[in-house]
Amino acid sequence: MSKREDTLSHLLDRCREEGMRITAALEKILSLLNSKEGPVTVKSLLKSKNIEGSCDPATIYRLLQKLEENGIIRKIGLHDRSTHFILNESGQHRDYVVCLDCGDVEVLEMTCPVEELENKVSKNTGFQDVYHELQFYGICPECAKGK
Amino acid sequence: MSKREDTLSHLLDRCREEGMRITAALEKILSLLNSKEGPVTVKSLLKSKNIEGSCDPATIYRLLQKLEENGIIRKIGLHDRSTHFILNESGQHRDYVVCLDCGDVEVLEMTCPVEELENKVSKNTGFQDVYHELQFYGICPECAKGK
DNA sequence: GTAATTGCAAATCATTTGCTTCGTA
DNA sequence: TACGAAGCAAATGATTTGCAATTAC
Repeated sequence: MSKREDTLSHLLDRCREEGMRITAALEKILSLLNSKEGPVTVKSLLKSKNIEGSCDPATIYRLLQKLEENGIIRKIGLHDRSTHFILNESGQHRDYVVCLDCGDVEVLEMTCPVEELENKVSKNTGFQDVYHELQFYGICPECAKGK
Repeated sequence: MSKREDTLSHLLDRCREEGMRITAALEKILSLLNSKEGPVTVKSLLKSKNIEGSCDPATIYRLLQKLEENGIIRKIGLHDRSTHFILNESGQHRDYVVCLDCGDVEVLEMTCPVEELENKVSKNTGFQDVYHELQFYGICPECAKGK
């Protein structure tokens, strides 16, 4: 069994534990999120080959909402018309660079310097269950070239 | 002249430099952004006393777009239905904590540890004009209490 | 005076909801 | 079989756009 398949079945287990039923639409969403390293937009989910035509958008939105409530995926706030989601794997925090021109998202291979600040923020503000999101924005080499 | 008025007239100067005409709607938007420490949602702009009734939403959206293109304001990606904007004052970088329950946004009083990473990211990825956005999310004390 | 900006109405796009039918547990 | 999930259609909300009237420079 490949690493990916393994993760997928583990994700399905987590859904089961949360009382969700395992349906075709759910498997498709998780499989797609699992196949990408970076965040995925709702739009690209809806347009993806496995989903478009076979699942209703309302179904996808409902599933994403439920997955988020159950802590299996996380919404992340990139500047785009369409919301982005990513698997919420503990200890797998990643940061991104986003091209303000074409919207391209790259995953950064670096140690995140902010993790240790979460406790500090929590202590200073009284907020609970604090996590963070860090994004870099700029113009990607392709777009810069095109100018 | 107060600090705030001073900043406002400076903002209007920047707009003039960018070739924008100084209209009532523009002044209202900048004045409101200037009066807040944290980010402002489009919704709250539209609902604000000075604007609602006297300016058309389309006008506000168009101005915000133009202000962003001209680098006078920045869009920031908090998780909410409505987009957030903030004045783009150089050297005035701020980070935030957002309550996932009520949406309350607090400005953090701390030195941001990420600024120095921007150059590194730029070097590693080839992206240009890199800046960053850092947000913390959690449950604010009020909401935690309400549970 | 003239080109940019506004207001209004209509169009678009993302997301949500109601309700009936379907399929997993 | 029963209850959660899916599909479909209609509602909502945010944002965009076309165009004629207005206004800053």
